[in-house]
Amino acid sequence: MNLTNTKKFDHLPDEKQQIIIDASVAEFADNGFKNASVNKIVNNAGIAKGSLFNYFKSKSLLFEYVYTLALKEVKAYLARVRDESNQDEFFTRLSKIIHAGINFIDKHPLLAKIYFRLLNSDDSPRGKKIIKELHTEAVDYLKQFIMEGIERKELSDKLNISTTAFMLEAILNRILQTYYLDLFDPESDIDKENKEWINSIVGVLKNGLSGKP
Amino acid sequence: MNLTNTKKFDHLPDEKQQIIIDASVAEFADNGFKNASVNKIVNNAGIAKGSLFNYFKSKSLLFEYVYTLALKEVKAYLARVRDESNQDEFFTRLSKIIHAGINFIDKHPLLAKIYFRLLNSDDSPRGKKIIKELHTEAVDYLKQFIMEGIERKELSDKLNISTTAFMLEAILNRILQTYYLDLFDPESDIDKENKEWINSIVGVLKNGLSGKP
DNA sequence: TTATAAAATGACCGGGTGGTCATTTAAATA
DNA sequence: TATTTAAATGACCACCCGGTCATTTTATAA
Repeated sequence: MNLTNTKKFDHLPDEKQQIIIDASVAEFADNGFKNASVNKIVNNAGIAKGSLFNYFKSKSLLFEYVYTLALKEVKAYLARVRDESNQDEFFTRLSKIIHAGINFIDKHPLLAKIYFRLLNSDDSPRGKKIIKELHTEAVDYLKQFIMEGIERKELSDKLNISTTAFMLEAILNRILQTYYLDLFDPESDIDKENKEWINSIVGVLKNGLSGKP
Repeated sequence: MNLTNTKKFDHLPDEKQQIIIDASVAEFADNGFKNASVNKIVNNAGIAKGSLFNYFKSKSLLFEYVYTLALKEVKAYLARVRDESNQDEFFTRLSKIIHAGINFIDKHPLLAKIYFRLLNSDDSPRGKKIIKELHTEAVDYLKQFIMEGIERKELSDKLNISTTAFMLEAILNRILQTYYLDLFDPESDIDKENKEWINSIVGVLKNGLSGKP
């Protein structure tokens, strides 16, 4: 018994699937889960409400579907970036990962919107669980990254890996959130190539606040 | 012409005011702005709906009132902590500020809920504006703090103050959010005195990732 | 072409929403 | 106490919600 059975939806023509997904993403991005309107989704997708509830048994399951799809995309993208920058030095690599995140937001602003909404809103099914999942995934991703840095002696071997991953995650997340907020703020025109800003952050991370070296 | 005129409400007996505020805080904390129910607020406060709309012209203005009140409380508390620890060395002081934040969440869990909801949910009046305001306030608070550290030669004078404040804000915020999530997670029993954890973070901040000193 | 099965449809349902206002109750004034 | 003023009330409004299902349209099989 699979509650998230989407056999019906999977057999739809790809084009129609995409229209429905796009309408759902847009609506969830704009309004979160509870305030998203199924009526608006079906209107924008140009299908009948009955059809949508034939494909997905409930609004919750539709959200799960869209959310899972989006998460898969993000993870694949970030894993690729990490692997492709395999040869670079740690802090160069870190910088590349940050820029990759910014790049993803540029390409998928609506997915970013859903993500940041999810992060603290708690209005979606399994809300808190999802938040913890995301946090854990990101930290695990960074832990591996940090361990590689230590092995190559580019990072101090006295670092507490968990602590460091936690900090990196916090900062990365904040950078992306700031970029995201500016992106949707009509008053602000952002510097798409603000390498200076990011380099500055990476620099402080490298040498610490006391600046002994 | 003051749209947020609350003369009527202000002239209520303090006790009644508090009952209404408490009911509003609880409802907004549990459901965010849009999904909060005015009906539930008046039921829990034991007053008629007409009365509430007599005190506050709309749900939005009620929210503004509650939000402003809460923000004032947080700011006063944090300013007090910063000033009281005036004599301490920078990283001791930083640690104290973090613990003060945790302490505030313990004492005012519902206000914390509203705050973290606000932070990324965008479902409240002036949502995006409020988020930016909060971020700016926090960064300004930390900038002053960092500048004092530099003046006393406890921090490197080569630090970019904006960058450093940005990073500190990100980490502080993440620490508090993690604590907050654990607090409302029945499965997790948190270590209320996890000084080790916080000291570890402060240590990494102090010396940086490359660990040269 | 006709019979059968599958997919699409949208009117309809019970329920909740923020907000209003005529009416009742209480307080203040004379 | 009688009269005026202000505060409290809750039934009511128009609207929107997620979800259902009898009916119609389309695709498939005979």
